[in-house]
Amino acid sequence: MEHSISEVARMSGLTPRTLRHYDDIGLLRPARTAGNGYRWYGRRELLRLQRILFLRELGVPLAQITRLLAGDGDDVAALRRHRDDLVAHRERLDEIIRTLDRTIADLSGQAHLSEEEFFTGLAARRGDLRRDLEARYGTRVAGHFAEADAVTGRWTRQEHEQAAAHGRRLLRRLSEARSGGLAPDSVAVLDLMTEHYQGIRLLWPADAAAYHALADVVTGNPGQRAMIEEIDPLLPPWLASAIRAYATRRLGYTAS
Amino acid sequence: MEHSISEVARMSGLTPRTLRHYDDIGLLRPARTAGNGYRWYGRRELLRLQRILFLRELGVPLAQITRLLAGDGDDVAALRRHRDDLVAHRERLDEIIRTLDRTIADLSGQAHLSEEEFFTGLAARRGDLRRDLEARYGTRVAGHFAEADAVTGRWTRQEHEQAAAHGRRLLRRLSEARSGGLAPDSVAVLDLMTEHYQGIRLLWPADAAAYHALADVVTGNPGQRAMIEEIDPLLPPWLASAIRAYATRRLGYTAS
DNA sequence: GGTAGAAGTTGACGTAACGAGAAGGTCCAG
DNA sequence: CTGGACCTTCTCGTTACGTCAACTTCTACC
Repeated sequence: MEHSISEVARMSGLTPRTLRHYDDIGLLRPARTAGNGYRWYGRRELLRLQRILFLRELGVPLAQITRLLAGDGDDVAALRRHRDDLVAHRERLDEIIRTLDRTIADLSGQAHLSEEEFFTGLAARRGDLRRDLEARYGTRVAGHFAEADAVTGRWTRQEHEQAAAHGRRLLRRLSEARSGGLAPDSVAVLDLMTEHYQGIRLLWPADAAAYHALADVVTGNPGQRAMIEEIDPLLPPWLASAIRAYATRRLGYTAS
Repeated sequence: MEHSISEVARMSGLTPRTLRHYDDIGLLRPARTAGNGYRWYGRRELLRLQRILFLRELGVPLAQITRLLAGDGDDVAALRRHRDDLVAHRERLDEIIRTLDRTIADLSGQAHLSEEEFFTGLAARRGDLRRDLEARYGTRVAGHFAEADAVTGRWTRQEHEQAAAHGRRLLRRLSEARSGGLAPDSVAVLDLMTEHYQGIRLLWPADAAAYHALADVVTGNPGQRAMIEEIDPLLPPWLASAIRAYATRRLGYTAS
């Protein structure tokens, strides 16, 4: 009752290559190896293979299966850890799928049309925003702005639009977090704010203080506020809190 | 406003190695490469990197990101396909997690205690089962049995117990499928029955006809029936249907 | 101008779990 | 004795980098 490698392959649905691999890594050794190198498997090996396949179906790594079948350590604890990993993975997947859904909806709607309006609106609001920032925080900010202008001035229209669309999508995700009841200083929101900060810094080399100051702009500057309210009327004050929380918690900002 | 590789790394949270990798595969080329080989990135590249990171977070493969950012083909359709893949993956994960939960519960309960009872019970029922099968299907089956005995007779007690536990877990999963309203000839159940058939064949080289015959044993043999009813009182007839469905649909059995 | 240290470069190998294919030995039937 | 089926052991490729190793370059300091 010995079986050749391809017999076992047919019975199990694996390929001979896979069985050789399992031999190589010590997961499933043949009952004996003949003088000509041929592998011969007995039923004991088939029984072991059955358990291997069961665990493999569950997504347990082969190395882990080797250990589990060797019977050392706490099987149940190992499976429980594996389960927890999978659950965490599943939750991440959920989050990703939600984000994808929003992104797809955003891209497939009339997004492309309104993109231009948004862009022109942004350009018009820009001078206004600059004067406001200078009045609030002095000319140090003006230098920042000049620097940012020097960069964005060389952007193509497409690059502008992409940046704008990216920003709007982020605001939508933040809006969803807000309406979902998340606090502006919760871990999930601060993680999202990382993207916000990175996005800002792309255009403007903001340090902790400058970013913190942006919170006032979001609620105080009419143009900015209107743009954000267009996405979510309740977002500006919540976003301001989130900006302050991020500056304090993640950038080490302290009021001076 | 040029940034060195490690500056970009710090700003983005990636490592220099990763950025070099992105250069290698053409995902993110530096704005220029100096005569000494140093990579220098401008803001245009940071903007691109931001979009890369967004898509990467969504689990989009790097090659796909390259294509998406190149703007060839239908972005939305690509993202939708990706989403569908993820949803399918999530469903598989759910299934796996459910199976893991059952397995863990099974292993961590008093499973180990009852294992022995089950084993001894199994051994006692074995002779009876054999006589029944011979009466029903003649001595061809007896040969099969002798062969199986020759194998299992050499098993260790531990191997017996493992096989028994494995079988019981499978019956539990089948029971859950049944109580969940799945039909014995549904695809999901037939997939589960693959495991059943493989398990049977491990002990007994059953062809399509022999496996089909097993359906009668499951309901007709008192010992077998009692064992299965212990797990789920309604399981025997449903299991018999599933066995017949599997023999017919997947093994090509035809009544002769 | 020499030197230490930080930061840059290009390989090369390792990861998980095999698939694909090359080059060659073995077995069995006609 | 020969063709075809089956077996073997390599080796490379896959994904997205981490981790050395060996070497060059830049920068600061004495």
